[in-house]
Amino acid sequence: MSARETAELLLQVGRLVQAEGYDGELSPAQWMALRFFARANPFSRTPSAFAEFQATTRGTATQAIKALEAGGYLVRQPFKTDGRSVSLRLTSKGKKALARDPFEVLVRAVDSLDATERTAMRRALHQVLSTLATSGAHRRFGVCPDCTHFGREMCGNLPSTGPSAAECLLLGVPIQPADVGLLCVHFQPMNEHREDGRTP
Amino acid sequence: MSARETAELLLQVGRLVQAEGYDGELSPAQWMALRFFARANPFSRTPSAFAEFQATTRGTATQAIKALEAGGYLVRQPFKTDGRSVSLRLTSKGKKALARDPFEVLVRAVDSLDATERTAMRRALHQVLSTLATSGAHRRFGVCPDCTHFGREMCGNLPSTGPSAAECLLLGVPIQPADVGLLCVHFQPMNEHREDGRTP
DNA sequence: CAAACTAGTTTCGAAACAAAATTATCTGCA
DNA sequence: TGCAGATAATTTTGTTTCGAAACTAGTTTG
Repeated sequence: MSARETAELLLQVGRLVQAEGYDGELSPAQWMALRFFARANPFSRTPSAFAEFQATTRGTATQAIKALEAGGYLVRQPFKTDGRSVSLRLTSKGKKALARDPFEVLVRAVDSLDATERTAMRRALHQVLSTLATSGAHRRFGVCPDCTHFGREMCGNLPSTGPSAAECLLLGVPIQPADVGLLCVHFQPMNEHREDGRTP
Repeated sequence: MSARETAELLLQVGRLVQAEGYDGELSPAQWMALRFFARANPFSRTPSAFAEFQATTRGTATQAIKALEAGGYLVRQPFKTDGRSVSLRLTSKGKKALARDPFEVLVRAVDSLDATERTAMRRALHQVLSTLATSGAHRRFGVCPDCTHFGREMCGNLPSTGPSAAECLLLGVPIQPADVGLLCVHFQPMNEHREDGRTP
C-alpha cells in the first residue's frame, strides 16, 4: 500500500522535473546529456556511455550530442587508442550553461531536507536503483569508491611512484584524484549477490 | 554535495521507469493517464485535471485520453452539472491492463525496502514535491486526509445523517468513504506556510 | 586477410509535445 | 434578458524526440 504511494511520488518528481526542463535554452534530453558529460570520467565521456546512462538508444543519444555540439556546449576529441571512439567535453559555454540547469530547483529542494532525511533518501534510492537495474537490462553507473574494480594503492613507499595513487583494476590504468568521484561505465557495485548467471 | 547526488538519483529513477514504459501495449504518457484515472476522485477525473497532474498542456492530455478511449481502456461520461466537463472512467479492460503496468517493477523495488526506509523516503519525497510545487507553478495533488478542505463530520448524532460522513468544505459536498484516499485537483496541503502572496 | 564485432552516425516513421486557434458552455454584470 | 469574458475540451499545426534499422568505419579474432 505504502509502496505504491511512494513509487507514485517518485514518478511525480521525475515528471515534474522533466517538465521544468522545457523552459530555457535546451531540451530535457540535452540537459541530461550536458549533465552526464560534466559528471562522467574520461573512460565514459562517449555517446555509447551516455546512451546507456540515459536508458535510450545510441541513435537518439547521437542526436542530443549533435545539437549540443552545434550549439557550442560540447566539443569532440577522437580517442588516440581507438579510432572509432570519440570523447565529449564541455566547453566553457557548456559549463556556464550548467549553472542555469532547471534541474537545480530539484537540487535545492533536496537540499532543504535535513541531513538525516537526505541520507536516508539517498540510501533508499540507491537500493531501488539496484533492484531496478537487476530486474531490467540496464547498467548502473557509479563512482570509484563504490566499485569492485577500484584499487587504492597505499601511499607509495617507493619514491618513484606518486603518493597514494588510485587505479582501476579492470583497465589497469591509474586514476586521477579528480576523477574518482566521477561516473564510470565500467562501474561494478561492491557487495552485491548476482542471482543471475551474468559474467561481467 | 550530497544533495546533488541524491537529486541525480531521483532523476535516474524517473528516466529508468519511463524507459520501461515503452515496452508493452501503451506509451508512457498513456500509462500515466491510466494510472491517474484509476487513482483520481470523481471531481478530478477530467482531462484538465490530468493535464495539471502530468504537468503538460490540455491538448496533449486530450490526445493520450483519446488513444486510451479508442483502445477501450477508458469511457467518457458527461457531467450533469456542467455540460463542458467530461468524466473519464476505467473500463474493466483498463483495470485489467493496470495489472500489467510496467510501473509495477518500481512498486516492487520500493516494496523491497524495509519499512522505516520506505516511510523515510515517502516523507522526504512529500517535502521535495511541496518545495517543487511552490517554486514552480505546479499544483500538487493529494488526498483528503492531508487537505485543508477536508471536513470530518463526527459520527452524526442526528439519525437522519449517516454515521460519520466526510465532506469537502471547499465544494460543500459529501465525500464517499471510498473516495477519501483518491487524488483530488482541489487539494490544499495543511500546515504549510505560503511565503508568496498567492490566494488559493 | 576475411569474418565478426564494436563505436558512432544517418535515416525514417511514429509518437509526443507545446502553442495557438476553435467550439461549446458557463458565469457575471449591466 | 443579453452580452462580454472565462472555462473545458478539442482540433490543428509544426517541432522535437524517440526507437528501429540500415549504414560507415575502425578493431579484433581466427
